[in-house]
Amino acid sequence: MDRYNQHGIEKKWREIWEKEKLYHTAKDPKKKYYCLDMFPYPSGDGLHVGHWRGYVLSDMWARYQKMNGYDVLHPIGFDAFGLPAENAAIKRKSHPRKFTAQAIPRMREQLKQIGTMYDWEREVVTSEPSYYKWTQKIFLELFKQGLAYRKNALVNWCPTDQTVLANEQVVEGKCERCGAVIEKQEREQWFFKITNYTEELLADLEKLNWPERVKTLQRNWIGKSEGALLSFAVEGSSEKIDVFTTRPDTLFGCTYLVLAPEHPAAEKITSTEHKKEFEAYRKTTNALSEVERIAEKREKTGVHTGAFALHPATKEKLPIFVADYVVMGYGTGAIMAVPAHDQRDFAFAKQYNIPLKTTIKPDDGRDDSKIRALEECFTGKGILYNSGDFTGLTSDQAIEKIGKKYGAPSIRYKLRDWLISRQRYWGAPIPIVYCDKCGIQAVSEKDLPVLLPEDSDFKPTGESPLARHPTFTNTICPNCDGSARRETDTMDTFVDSSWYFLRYTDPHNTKEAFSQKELNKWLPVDMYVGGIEHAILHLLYARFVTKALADAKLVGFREPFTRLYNIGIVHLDGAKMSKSRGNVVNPDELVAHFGSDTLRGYELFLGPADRDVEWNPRAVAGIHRFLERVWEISGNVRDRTDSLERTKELIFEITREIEALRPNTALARLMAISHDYVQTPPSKEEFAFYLQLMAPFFPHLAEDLWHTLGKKDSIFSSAWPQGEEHLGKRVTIVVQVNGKLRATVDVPRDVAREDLQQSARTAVEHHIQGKSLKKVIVVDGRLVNFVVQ
RNA sequence: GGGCGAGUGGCGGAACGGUAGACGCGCCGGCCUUAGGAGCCGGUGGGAGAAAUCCUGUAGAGGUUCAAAUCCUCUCUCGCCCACCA
Repeated sequence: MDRYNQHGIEKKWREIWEKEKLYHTAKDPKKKYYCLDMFPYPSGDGLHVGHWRGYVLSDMWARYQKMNGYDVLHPIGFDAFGLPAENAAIKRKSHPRKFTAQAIPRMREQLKQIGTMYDWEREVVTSEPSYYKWTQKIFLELFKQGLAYRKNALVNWCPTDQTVLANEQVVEGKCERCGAVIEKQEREQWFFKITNYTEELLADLEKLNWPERVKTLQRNWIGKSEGALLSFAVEGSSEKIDVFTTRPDTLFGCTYLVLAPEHPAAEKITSTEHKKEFEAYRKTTNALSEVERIAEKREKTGVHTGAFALHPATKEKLPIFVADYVVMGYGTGAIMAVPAHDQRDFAFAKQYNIPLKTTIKPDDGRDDSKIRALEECFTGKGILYNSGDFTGLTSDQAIEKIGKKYGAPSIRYKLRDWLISRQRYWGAPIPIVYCDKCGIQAVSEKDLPVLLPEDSDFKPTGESPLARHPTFTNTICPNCDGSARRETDTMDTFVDSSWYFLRYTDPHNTKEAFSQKELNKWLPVDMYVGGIEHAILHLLYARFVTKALADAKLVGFREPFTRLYNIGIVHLDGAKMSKSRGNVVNPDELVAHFGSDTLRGYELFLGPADRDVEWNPRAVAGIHRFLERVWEISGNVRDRTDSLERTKELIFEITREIEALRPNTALARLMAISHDYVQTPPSKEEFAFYLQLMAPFFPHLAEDLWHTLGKKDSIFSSAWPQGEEHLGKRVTIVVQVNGKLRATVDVPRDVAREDLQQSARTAVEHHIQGKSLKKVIVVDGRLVNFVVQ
């Protein structure tokens, strides 16, 4: 037999599969399965072995589902708009479209190299007018529903990328992408009203088969807190100050109030003699970057406004301060400060010598004298004292009662509306026209797409590049036919990716974004595979858009992704593999050396698929040796079948491991039995089963050997075999004495208990001798444990 | 400060509460080869022993159980996420 010529085999089968349209998606699925990958953005550097991991896992899964009789939709596309392409184009003095047109074919080849069963006829590219026409349509749909709106807002400005960013794209006050310190700017921007769906986005997480970790991240991001809104009158003023608190039980410990510097009431209540100081403080705060403002261990600063609030219960005069440790973006931008029971307030009070008042005792008997001694504060719940009518209540009782008596129950969320305007070129133009007479007007659907001009200067300057393009900007009002200006911002690329999975069902539709008919055949997505980095942004936005489209009666479901799987990150030298770090391993070279099947196998063998792993360049050879061995075995198969026992058991185990998404252990079993096959060559029948088990992992090799067995159809058209557990007629029983392993005995599986106990006892007699037998534990098919004294 | 994970050989990692270390890498020994290797065979947690076998071992300390890497309590270490969020 010839040597294993993996390259020849792989090339041959890819051509045949393509020619015979093996992966062509069924027109009318009887049993549908939608297996989705998070689509990549076209990159000049192509894929590295870290990218491979997710694609290989989903492909293994898709092939397994296909063999289980499902009609599988397994599509791919490119998230082609956005900063990566634009920045790459600037760097190469090219144009984003040109850059994209070069990068996509190369990545397509790389993806094909993996040997995936994608249906390439359904490929979508978000930067194509035939795609973004519908992104614009979806924008208009949200606009029609009042879910897209324009407002003047303090926004996150990235000075390097020269664009506004969504809150979600700002990490520790820095740009998620380039790391530049974010500035706050006041700008008129487009937002999507994701906050209309806050409660539903939170509640529906319960229904999803997603990793708990991702659900928790989304819950935290939505950030629901329940508390009370308490109102404080300002002495000698008609102003009222509302504060939000989750701990109304500490109301009687409140000794001052704090407003955020940007709070609208701050200016009004500040007394004349404090005006100067206040203005100066506000100016300094404004000048601080977000990073500086939230820097750890920064001393608390603030100024007195000269005004006083009245305690709603005791009518005590409480000084009102302005301090930047209170932020305008959360709650009401004002707090009741309780220095005895809140760390931040405590730090501030210490700094400015404000007295504290303890009102809660820990109910665990701890001494709270320290609190009084100004050494620390008590932030837990306990028993109230010094709290008027509420003295003696527990915190939990008081939270409800005080909240009701002096205010109203209130729920606050951290989730903000989604800012979608970008002052960049490479994105879908926002289909809006401004008319002096008619105001904000939606572009008529017949005029979609609003084409992105190809000849625009796209260098970022802070203003939208499209604003410098007169033939784009000047247009006609769809309402009055008078002259008007186009919106010149483009949409955040997360808008493109918030609906792409719908387009795959009907990618060539020129009449609609997707037809209900095609959509209903496939959605929702049964399995979505991708990295944890999209746990918040992409997944939350896609869920929101789905819900908005459901309310527009355009889709018939409210959650897009029934099941989510997070592929672990591949590290090299302890750090996440990335081109910018320079620690990438190029799959092309490995494929050239070992073939795709070897690399596929190794990607899945690295470790548990959902855990981060360190790439070990040398270990790839182990998989290659294994495939060589399987090739050798195929030359030695016997005609006669003695018994299918070991094979049936193997089928059972591999099926179980695949179902549990444990490809690493499935592969370990496949390898282990290959050693048996070297000793005892398998029969044709056995080996055919074995190849079916190999097929989801090693499609090329499995298909090739399948045909050398004389099979006519593709192995992927064959039905996944049925396994059985516990077929072996003999079984190894563990014999313990006092829980310690002392021997093993080999007995028939259906051995009588007395006989088993007898042979077990014989095996460990010398450990029992001279001791009294207290008890015998027998676990069928597993062990016998003699308890002696 | 809060939340969520995770600690098992030289390394990646296996183990429905029931033979700890499957499988792979590496290493050691041998084989094939003119030679080389990313080829083949065997061995490989630590300790004692010629061997049978015994002792010991899953971050640490307790506990539950006939039996604990696995369940419970505390401690330590590492990782990730969130965070002046009231």
